[in-house]
Amino acid sequence: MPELPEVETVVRRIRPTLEGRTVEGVEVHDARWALPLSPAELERQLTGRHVEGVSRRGKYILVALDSGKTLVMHLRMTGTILINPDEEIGHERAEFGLSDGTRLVFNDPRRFGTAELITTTSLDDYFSGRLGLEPFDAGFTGVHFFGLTRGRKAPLKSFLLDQKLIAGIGNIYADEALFRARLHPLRQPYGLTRDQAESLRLGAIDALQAGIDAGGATIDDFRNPDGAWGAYQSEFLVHRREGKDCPACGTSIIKFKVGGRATYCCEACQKRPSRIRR
DNA sequence: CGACACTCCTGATGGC
DNA sequence: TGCCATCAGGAGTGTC
Repeated sequence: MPELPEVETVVRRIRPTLEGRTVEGVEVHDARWALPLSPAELERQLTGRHVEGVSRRGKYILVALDSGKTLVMHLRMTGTILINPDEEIGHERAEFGLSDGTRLVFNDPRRFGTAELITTTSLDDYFSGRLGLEPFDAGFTGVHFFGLTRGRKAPLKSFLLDQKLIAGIGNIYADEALFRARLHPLRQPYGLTRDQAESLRLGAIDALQAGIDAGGATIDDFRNPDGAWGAYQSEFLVHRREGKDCPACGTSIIKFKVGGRATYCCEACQKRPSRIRR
């Protein structure tokens, strides 16, 4: 599941491949991928364009073009971007041919991935309603994060997953951040002390950084653009480790659902709240 | 505005 | 062995 570390891994790899090159040919195989544009219209707007920069906001991949527009792509659940894949993978939604002969493929079995063309100067508007600060932003301070928790009663797990509040955390890193902070996923944000909020802020930053350092996590589909797996899944402390020993205390890790999402924690280290206030 | 259910989609998995 | 139900979940939308 691509989250911030996985998307960062993709961006770091495709940046030197794309920046400074020209898109010579584009084929959109899946009309859904290009919506609201038709495949032909998206192909027309990309073909011949020079790539000025590749970056990331939250889990979105941004490819800035010399036309004044930016291709904004999202991998959602199962999307991958592959550079010169050795073989056909079977779920190619779009492919790009670059001026140096490189072939870039957007592969996505479940077809949740998207691409949009946004006017570069209006990107801030585009994201302002969708994304909060991300944990690596300079403004993501203890004061800022504690402020986010005030008045919020949805479970901490759901709070961390809300991209409008914090950009980049998904199901894996939410579980990992909560364990690092020793906070139960069902705790409510408004009930955290300043110290607890700070532990959670640092836990999120540390978990995301560890994910980036490991080249992301591969659970089902994620590959880096060279087709290699990430390594972070082997470093998970609690996520997807139901029945296994807590790395801190040895208690068996449990699994349950929070807001419809599979959630893993150690209830010895992460004390379940005794009461939930509405 | 916050909280939450629902929707999109398809491959993997488990039970019988 | 085959079939069917269930699960996986990021983000947008709709409802109360």
